[in-house]
Amino acid sequence: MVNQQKDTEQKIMDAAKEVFQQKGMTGARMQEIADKAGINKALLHYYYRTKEKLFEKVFNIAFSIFIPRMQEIMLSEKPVFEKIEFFIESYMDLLTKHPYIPGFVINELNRNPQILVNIFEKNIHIKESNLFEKFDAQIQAEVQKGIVKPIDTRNLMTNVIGLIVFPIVARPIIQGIMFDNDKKQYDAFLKQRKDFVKEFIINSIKA
Amino acid sequence: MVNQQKDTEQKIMDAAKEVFQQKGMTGARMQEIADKAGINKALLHYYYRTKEKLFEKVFNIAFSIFIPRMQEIMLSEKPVFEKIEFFIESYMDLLTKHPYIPGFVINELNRNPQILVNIFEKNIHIKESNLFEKFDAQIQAEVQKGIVKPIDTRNLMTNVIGLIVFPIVARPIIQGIMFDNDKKQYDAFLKQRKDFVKEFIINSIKA
DNA sequence: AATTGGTTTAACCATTTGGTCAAATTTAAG
DNA sequence: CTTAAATTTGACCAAATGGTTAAACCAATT
Repeated sequence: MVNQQKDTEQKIMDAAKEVFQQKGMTGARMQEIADKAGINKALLHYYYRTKEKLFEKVFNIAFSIFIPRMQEIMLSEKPVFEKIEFFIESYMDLLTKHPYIPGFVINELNRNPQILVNIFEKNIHIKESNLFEKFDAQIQAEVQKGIVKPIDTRNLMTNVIGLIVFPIVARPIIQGIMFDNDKKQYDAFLKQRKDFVKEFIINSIKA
Repeated sequence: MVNQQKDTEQKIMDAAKEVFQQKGMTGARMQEIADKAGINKALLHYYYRTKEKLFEKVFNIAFSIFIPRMQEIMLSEKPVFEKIEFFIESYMDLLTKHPYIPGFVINELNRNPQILVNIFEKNIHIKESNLFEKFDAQIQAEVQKGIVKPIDTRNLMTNVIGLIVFPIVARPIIQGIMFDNDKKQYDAFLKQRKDFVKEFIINSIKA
């Protein structure tokens, strides 16, 4: 059955995602992935020859999840404030659905910064479109028009992304220290934070 | 010689720090730590019986580096704005000296959130002094006095810490995407960012 | 029914890895 | 100098781990 193949491959990917994102490349075990996918370990190597290759695929998919939305928002014709608000809203939702990915990406990128280069080589369009420079141009234009305070775009973007991502990757610490390790309370905190961050950012840059 | 012991133990700790912080608990190899310390692998186990125990010690030390300064600043008698500015200044400096620690801590805490509980058990004073509630009280007092905008302390602290830590833990990504992987440029960015973050935060909360 | 091609498995292998042990060496004390 | 205790080492071990292989299985084609 040609469908069985697709199915097995998908089961492997699902299992690999789970294990890799939770334990990292070095902590993951091929046997555990095989078990979780309900197959034999040899079958894993039949589909993805090495652990490295399997990991690379999982990493690429994880990383890719965050790219298209960014492009869509950044390249749209909205004014800066709207873009930022939409960006925050959109990515905080996305992270709620994929909370393990940022930590996973950050961690593995620290282990091996070279991966980024590989990704760029395989997805040239990401760098090609040069999102950053276009957004920077728009901001400086609105600064000229007196809508936005003079600001360095790199600092601003670091702030926006940081405020979104940090509470997710540092969840165990923040939840443990500031929320008595109460999961529900922290979920509520994250939900409530969406509007807070929007206001926080907009307030700080509006002229 | 009683001093040789101290020396060996220190050499082990230095080596262990380096390897664990760069490769994580699962990625680290006892052999590599021994090599880096210039000793036999068996000697490693003589001083720290298991990998787990050695790791725990390294983790505790790493985590502890960030606690005393926080207590000192938070419990001082300064007004909120000064505390925040001093906090940012102080921790950005500290992170420049120990850039690997935050990623290390975040990563290992995701792998095993239980570690935090153990640390609290061994360093009860951290929780006991209840920094958070005292700082919260001070802020609400200054809100009453009309110095600070009404604000949720947890959100504020998450922002402050996030803006400080994020550019460090996500360095490979940000540097790669926004700075053409130019190390010197990114170091300059971090240096310049200190005042930027201070202004950014203060601006957003002053009444 | 026989053949063919992809899929799946059980058994196996080589290497790595955390950990142990008995012997050797060094250090401090009597 | 002798002795006893602490320190250090080389050799070794059992388990875990990524990976391989040959055979079995299964669906579709002739």
